[in-house]
Amino acid sequence: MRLSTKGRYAVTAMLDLTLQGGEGPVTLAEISETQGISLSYLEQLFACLRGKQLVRGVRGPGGGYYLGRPAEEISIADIICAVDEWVEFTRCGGKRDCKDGKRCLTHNLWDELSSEIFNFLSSINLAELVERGGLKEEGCIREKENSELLVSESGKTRAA
Amino acid sequence: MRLSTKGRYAVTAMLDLTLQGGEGPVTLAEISETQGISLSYLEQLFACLRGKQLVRGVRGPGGGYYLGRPAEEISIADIICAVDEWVEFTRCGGKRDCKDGKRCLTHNLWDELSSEIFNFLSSINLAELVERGGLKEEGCIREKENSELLVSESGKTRAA
DNA sequence: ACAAATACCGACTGTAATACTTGGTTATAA
DNA sequence: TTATAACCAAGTATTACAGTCGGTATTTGT
Repeated sequence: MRLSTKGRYAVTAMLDLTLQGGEGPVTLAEISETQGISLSYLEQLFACLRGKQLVRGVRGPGGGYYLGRPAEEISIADIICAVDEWVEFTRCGGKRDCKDGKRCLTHNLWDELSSEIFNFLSSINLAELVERGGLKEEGCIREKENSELLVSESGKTRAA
Repeated sequence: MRLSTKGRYAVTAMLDLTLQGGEGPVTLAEISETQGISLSYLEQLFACLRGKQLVRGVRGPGGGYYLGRPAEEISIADIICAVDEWVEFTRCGGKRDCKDGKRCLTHNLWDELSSEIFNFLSSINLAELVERGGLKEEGCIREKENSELLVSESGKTRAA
């Protein structure tokens, strides 16, 4: 198991997607701006997430991303595993019969701990996490800007 | 919270120390050999652990390391925090009153998750982990080589 | 007094991952 | 047919990881 800032970025982005979702797709540009994560980096992360069916992309204007399945069915472990690939680090190859019993001992212990962490993260899903925050109805959800493509004066895109 | 191979090394080493401890100090050279971690790297990790009072070093021949306090009082979180320093990554500085309510939302959610992971790891101590492995009495504990300094033919040190 | 063992310490290094950039190509809605 | 957005591949700067090297400080046994 591995839990780095990369996984954190992914979880944060998925959390944002969960909050903003429901009324049409969410663009990476929005997430990028809100969460302060570079757009291209988000694209890379979402390529991983899409590979694991955790998100579904819609191309073209008005496009963006949806969650790949209901928020209740996406665990934190799912997200982290998708981007922060699992590092199997035992030197004895994970098999029980390595000569040196002492070496395997701590390996087994670590593996047990690792499993516990994994199970824990598997037990938390996006919906729960959002629910627990209890901030869903306080205007924290971004206003959908009028989806008409007349964002000529918003300044975020090149002048049209 | 961060959970990388560095933290894993530290936990593994502390686990080893817990198992071998009780009858005198354990040298880093032993841990290095048993766990396959470079000696100098262990020294760096133990410098961190010592700074947080998790271990106590004894110099000179026959020296080594003891746990800084009973194994029951050392949690996995203690160990990981000592070596894998806590990355505070919120862009709003952790304060609740940042202008943009939306940004803080996911940050708070993440912080909550982070706290949960921390609490979880805090709830597991070294003694429990060793107990759970159930391997304490299976010859997994290293034999203490005769502490006499006559290791002339062991070949591990430069010929004396 | 001396030599060896061990912790302790700081600086350096190769490798890999992270986080980001650049410059595209598709697909789709207006 | 044009702008929007996902999609894609390659490159880059920074950092963390893991380890090396060469030393100093203490303590023990002879």
